[in-house]
Amino acid sequence: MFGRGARIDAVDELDRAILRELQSDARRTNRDVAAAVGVSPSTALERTRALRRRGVIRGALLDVDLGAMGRPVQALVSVRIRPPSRAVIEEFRDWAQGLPETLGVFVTTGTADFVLHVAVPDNDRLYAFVIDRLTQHTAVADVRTSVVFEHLRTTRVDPVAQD
Amino acid sequence: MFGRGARIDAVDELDRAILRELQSDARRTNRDVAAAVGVSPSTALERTRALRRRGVIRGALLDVDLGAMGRPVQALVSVRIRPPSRAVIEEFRDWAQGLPETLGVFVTTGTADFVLHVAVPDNDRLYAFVIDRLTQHTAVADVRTSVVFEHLRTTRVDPVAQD
DNA sequence: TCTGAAATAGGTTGGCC
DNA sequence: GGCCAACCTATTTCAGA
Repeated sequence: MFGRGARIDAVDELDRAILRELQSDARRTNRDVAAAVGVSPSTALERTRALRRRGVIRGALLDVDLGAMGRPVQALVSVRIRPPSRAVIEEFRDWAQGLPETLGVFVTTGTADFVLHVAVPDNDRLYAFVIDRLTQHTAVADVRTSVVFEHLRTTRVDPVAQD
Repeated sequence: MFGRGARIDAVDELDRAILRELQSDARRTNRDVAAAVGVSPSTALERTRALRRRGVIRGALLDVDLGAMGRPVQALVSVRIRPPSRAVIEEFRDWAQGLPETLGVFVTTGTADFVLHVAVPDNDRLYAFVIDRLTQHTAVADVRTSVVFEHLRTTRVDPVAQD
């Protein structure tokens, strides 16, 4: 192992095919996946479990309709932190991640240290989130808010050959 | 129906509990969910199906490790489009959504018309994506790239009471 | 590795409270 | 609307190629 040009546990064609099927619907039954990729159920099961063991598959996330959940308004909130030291960054990251409005936290380079993806019931709540909640945190130096009209997610991440 | 203060198909306490369980792992078996929320399997099944029918649950997404998929470098790419007319916006949105590097597309207000969330094998590929691929599109007027050091996603979206 | 059949566990339905 | 119990289908295991 560790031979030149080959990573440990490379994802082969069968693995790729299984990942394609499961990405289209993470609840596909093992039988379905096996039939779709053309192997026996036990083979598909063993491959899927190996992908899980190796950490390629981390789990299955529920895709919910944010409108139906009472949070139709989404925004990307860019936040500048001061000072941007590790301790402050990590503390803010965990705090932001725990807010009920937060869908995701990006820790970034560039003009913003963080980009928060949030979903709220209406514009009033968005404004309140930014001017009440965020500015309440002492490390927040600057905030810029962009309303998200539409958010499309890709359900197909192709593995790149790791030679 | 359509009575004052109540939306059609309001999400009740049992629905909320089921959504909480499934958001922790979208592959939880119906039996597990039923036991966790304290109802019989047939009740849990009927509720879950109703949530699906009503569009509250849209599906289950596979959570993959982008590093293991050979795409350890993530970025948020802000794009300004000209002219920002409906036709151009929608054409660019669909084009960007179809690129293999793209994880998600945000259509936004503010200084950028789009924010693209992308994952690539390395910094060279990120640079190539921005200066070769994106600028190839005639509607792209301006691009700003932020590298994403870390991306945390929330796995718990609480429904907000829709009174 | 992959297969196929046998054992186990889960999803599903209908009658009932 | 929710529960129970029987039915049926899928997952999982294991011996063998």
